[in-house]
Amino acid sequence: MNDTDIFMQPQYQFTEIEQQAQQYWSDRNSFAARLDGKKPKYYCLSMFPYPSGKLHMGHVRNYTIGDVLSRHHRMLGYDVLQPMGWDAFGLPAENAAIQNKVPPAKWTDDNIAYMKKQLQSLGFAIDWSRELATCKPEYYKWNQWLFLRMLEKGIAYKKTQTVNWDPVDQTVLANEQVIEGRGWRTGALVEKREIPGYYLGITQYAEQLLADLDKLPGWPERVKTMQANWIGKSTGVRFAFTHDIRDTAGELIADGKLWVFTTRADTIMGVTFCAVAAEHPLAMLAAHGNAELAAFIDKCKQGSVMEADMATMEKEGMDTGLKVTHPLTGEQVSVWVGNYVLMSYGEGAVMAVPAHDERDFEFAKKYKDQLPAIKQVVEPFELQDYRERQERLGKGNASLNKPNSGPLTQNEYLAASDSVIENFSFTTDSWKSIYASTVTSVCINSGKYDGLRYEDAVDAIAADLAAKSLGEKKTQWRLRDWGVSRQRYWGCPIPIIHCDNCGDVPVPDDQLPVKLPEDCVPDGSGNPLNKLDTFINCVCPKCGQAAKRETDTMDTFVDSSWYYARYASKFSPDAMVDAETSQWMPVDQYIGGIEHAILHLLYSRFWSKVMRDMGLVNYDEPFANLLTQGMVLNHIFSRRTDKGGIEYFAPEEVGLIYDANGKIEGATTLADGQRVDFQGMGTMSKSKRNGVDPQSLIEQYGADTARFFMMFAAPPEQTLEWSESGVEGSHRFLKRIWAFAAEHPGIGQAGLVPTEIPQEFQKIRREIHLTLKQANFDLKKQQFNTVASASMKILNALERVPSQKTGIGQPIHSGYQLVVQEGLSILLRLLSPICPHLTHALWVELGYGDDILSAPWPEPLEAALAQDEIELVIQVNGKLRASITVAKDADRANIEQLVLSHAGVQKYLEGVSVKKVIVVPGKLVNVVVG
RNA sequence: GCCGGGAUGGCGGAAUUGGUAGACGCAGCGGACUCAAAAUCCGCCGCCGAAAGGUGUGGGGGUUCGAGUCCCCCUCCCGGCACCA
Repeated sequence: MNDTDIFMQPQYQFTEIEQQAQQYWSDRNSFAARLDGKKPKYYCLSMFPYPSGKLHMGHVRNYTIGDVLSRHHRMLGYDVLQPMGWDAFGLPAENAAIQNKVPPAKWTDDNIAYMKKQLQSLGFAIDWSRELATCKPEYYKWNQWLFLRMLEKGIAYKKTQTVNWDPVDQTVLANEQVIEGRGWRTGALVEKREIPGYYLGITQYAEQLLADLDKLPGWPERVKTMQANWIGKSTGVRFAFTHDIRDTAGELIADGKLWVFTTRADTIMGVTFCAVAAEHPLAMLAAHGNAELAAFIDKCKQGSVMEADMATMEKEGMDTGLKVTHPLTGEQVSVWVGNYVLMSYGEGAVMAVPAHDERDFEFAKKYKDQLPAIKQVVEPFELQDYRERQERLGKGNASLNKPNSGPLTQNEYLAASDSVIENFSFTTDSWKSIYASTVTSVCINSGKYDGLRYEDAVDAIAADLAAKSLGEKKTQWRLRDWGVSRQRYWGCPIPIIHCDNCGDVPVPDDQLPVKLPEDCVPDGSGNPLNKLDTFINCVCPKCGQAAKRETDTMDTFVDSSWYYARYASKFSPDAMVDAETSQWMPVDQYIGGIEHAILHLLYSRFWSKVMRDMGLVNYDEPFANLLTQGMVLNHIFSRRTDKGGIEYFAPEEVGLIYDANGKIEGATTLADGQRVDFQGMGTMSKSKRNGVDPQSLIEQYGADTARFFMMFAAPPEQTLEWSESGVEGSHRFLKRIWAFAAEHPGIGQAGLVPTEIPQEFQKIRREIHLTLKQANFDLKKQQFNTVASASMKILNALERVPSQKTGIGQPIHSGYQLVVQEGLSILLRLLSPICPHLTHALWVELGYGDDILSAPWPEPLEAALAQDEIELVIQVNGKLRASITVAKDADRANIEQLVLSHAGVQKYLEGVSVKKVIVVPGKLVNVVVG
C-alpha cells in the first residue's frame, strides 16, 4: 500500500483512516446486496429519515445499531441488505418554503445531498444503489397506482371529514399547526369544517391486524399491547331501548329506538338509567327549550377528550326528561346526558348499571337523589357457590350490622345480602367490596336469567333481544378508517379527476404518475396547486370534456407504508415491486423510535396485507423483528430572565457545581459566572439548546469514536445520556488499540500453532476466549454495550500478557506471540461492526488479511476455555468465607473433605454442627451449619 | 385513573437468567514521566470501621442451603392512553 505512512504512525489519525476505508468500500461496491440463494438472507432496516437539514444524534444512534447488526450478520455468513432512503414529503418543506422562498423540491434535494454525505462519513454499510426518495415520481407513482386498485376494491372511498380551517389564510391546518385553538401563523380562531376526502378501509383488516400480532414474537410486548389497544376490539351486544320521542316536526326519532352497545349484557336487568353523549340527537332535541340543558351540553363539548385529563374529572350529567322503555322489562328508564359518554364510540349512548360499572356508579353516587336505587344483578360465581352450600347447611340469617366497621367478609356479605341493597352506603370502597364483579359472575335478581354465568347470560339475553328485533351480538372496534386526503402541496397527488358529467374519475393507469409540479413556493395561504391552472385543468378520461384535477395530496404515512418493499425490489418503472421483494422480505430486523409504535407500524402492516391480497407480495407481516431504540438525552440548564421567561444554556456554556455527595446541584455560565439551574436530563432539542451536532463530533473524534460511544453508553432500548467525558473515554480506548497495534507490526502474518502454551499465557488466552463467549452471547441479545466493554476487556488482557524479553536482541516468547496474534485478531473482528474503519485499517496493516469484511466471525475455542484446575468459592450459611482451587475433575467427596478441613472455614465450624454441604459444580460450595 | 417499563456506588451501567454484587467506562484521589502543563502510564476507589469484621441492589414481608434475580404488599420515577360502555 502506498499509504503505509499513516499506519506506521503510533498516533491514531482517524480522519485519514476513515476516509481511506470509506474509499475502499465504495471502490469495491462492498455493500451491494446480492442474493445467491446459498446463504441465508438478512434484511436489516432502519426507519428512513425525514430530510430536515442535517442528522441529529437520534439518527446516529438508530443507524449505528442497524449497521452493527448488518456487519455482524455479514460476518456470520448472511447475505445482508441494508438500504437507506428519504421520507421526503411533508410539512417542514412547506414551512421552509414560506420562510426562505425556496421551492420545497429544491430545499428537500439539498437537504438529502447534505445528509447523505453525513451518513457516508459515518461509514454505514449501506447499499446506496437502492436509495430512494418518496418525493420522486418514480416512487410515488405506485402510491397512486395502489390507491386506484384500492378504490376498485372498495378499500378506498370518499366521505366528508372534519378539518381545522384557518379563516384568515383560507387554509386547512394540521393538528400541530393549531396552537391553543388558533392558527399558528395568523392567530385566528380555528373553525371546524366538513370537507370531502378519501379514506382507506383499514377497519376491514382490523381482525387480521389484531390476530396477526401473535405472529410477531420478535416485537416488544409493549408495542404489541399498544397496537392491540389502538385496534380496540370489544365483543358485546348492541340493542335498543324503544321510545315514542318525536322531533319538533312530529317525526319519530330514529324509528323510536335508542341504540346502545354493551360488553356486559348480562347486567341488562340492572339498568337504572341511560346516558347519552352531548352530541346525541336525543340530547339535542331535549336541549330545545331547555336553556339549562343546552348550557350543560355546550360545556360538555368544550371539555378535553384526553383520557388522562378525564380520569380524575367529575362525572357530570343532567336529566333530559325523556323516557325510554327497557326492551326486556318494559320499565320506563330516564335518559340523561353524561359528560363521560363519547359520541364517537359505539352508539354515543350507554345503558347505565351503577351496580356493576364503576363510571356508572360514580355517576349514580353523585345524582342518587334523582335516580332510582341501584340494583345488583350479578355476583361472583365463587360467592354464589358458597351461598348455595350455606343454604344446604341451613345457615345464614345474620344481619348487615357489622359490630366493627370494615369491609364485609364473604361470610358477612352472604348473610346480609338480602338487605344489602337497601342499606348500601354510597362510597366507592363499599362499591368495590360488594358489587365490582368480573366476568366470572352469575346472574341474580334477573328473573329468568338467574343462575346463568356470563357467557350463557349474554347468549340468552341476546337471543331474547333478537327475537324482538331489538338487538344482536356485535363486535365493536375502536380503530377508525384512515383519512388520507391532505390539503397540502408537498405530497403525492391523489390521482382523481373531477368531471362535471362523469363525477370523480380515476386517472387511467397509463397516465400515471400524476406528477407534482416542483417549482411551486407555498406562501401559507393554502395549497398552491389550487392556483396552478396548468396542473388543475385537464381532460376527463371518460368523456373527453374539460375537467379539474384533484389538488389534495396523500398523507405522508402512505409513503412510508411500503418503502421497505421497494428497497427489496429492482426499481422497475413498470411494477410496484418484483419477485426479488419476496426473497428479501420480510424485514428481518426493523429499528426505529418508539414514537412510531402505533401509526406507522400499523399502517405498514395494513398496506402489506392489501398488497398481499392483490397478489403483489407473499408475506403477511412486513417486519419480523422490531427493535425500538431509546432517545438521546443531554443536560438541560436554564434560568429565569428578568422578564419572567426561561432562558436555556448549552452544556458547553456552563460549569457544573456539585453538592457534598458529588451530585450536580447547579451550574454557572462560563461567560459571566451567573448561576443557572440544572433541569435534569432531557431529549436533545433545539429549544432547550442541549443538542450535540454529530458533524462536530465526527470532526473532533471521528466516526468510530461516535459509533463506539453510542453503543457503549447504554443498551439500545434504553435512553442514552450524553457525556462529553464518555466520548473522550471512548476515543482514548481507540487510541490505545492503535498504539498497541503499532507495537506489533506484522503480527497477523505469523503462522503460529497453539500447542504447548505455558500457564501464564494460557491464563490470559482463556480470559480472552471467555470474554469473547460473553460478547457473542450479548450480541444475540442485542446488548451492544457489553459487547463494547468486552472489546475493552480484551485489550486490557492483551496489555497484561507478560512480554518476558530475555534481553536485547533476544526473541520474545512464542507464547506471547501466539496470544497476542490470536487475541488481536479476535479483538479486531469483534470490534469491527462497531468501529469498522479502525479495524479495517489494522486488519490489513497487521497482515491478518485483505479485508476484515470477509473474515469469519470469531468463536471461542474449547481448547482455550479448558482448564485443569478450577476455583471454588466457599460459603458458610450463604456467606462468602474462602475459596479453594481444585482439579477440574475433583469429585464431591473430595471437595467436601477439602472444604471442611480448610482453615478459613474451620473457624466458622466451632461449636456448631455441619448440617449439609451443597456443591454447585464448577462454582461454589455452601456449608450449612447450625 | 388504567396499561406497560423501571429503581443497583458520586455518574452511565454490568451480573452468562437462583450461585463471589458493582464487570467495563466516566468522575475522583495518590504516584511516575516533565522545568511545567497537556498527553501517557501505574496504583486506589460501595458504605461504616484503625483493623478484625460488619453492612449493602427503593421500603417491608416471604420462598430457598443461597435472592439484585422468584412471590406478596408499599413508595417513588419514566413511557403510553381511549371516560371505549
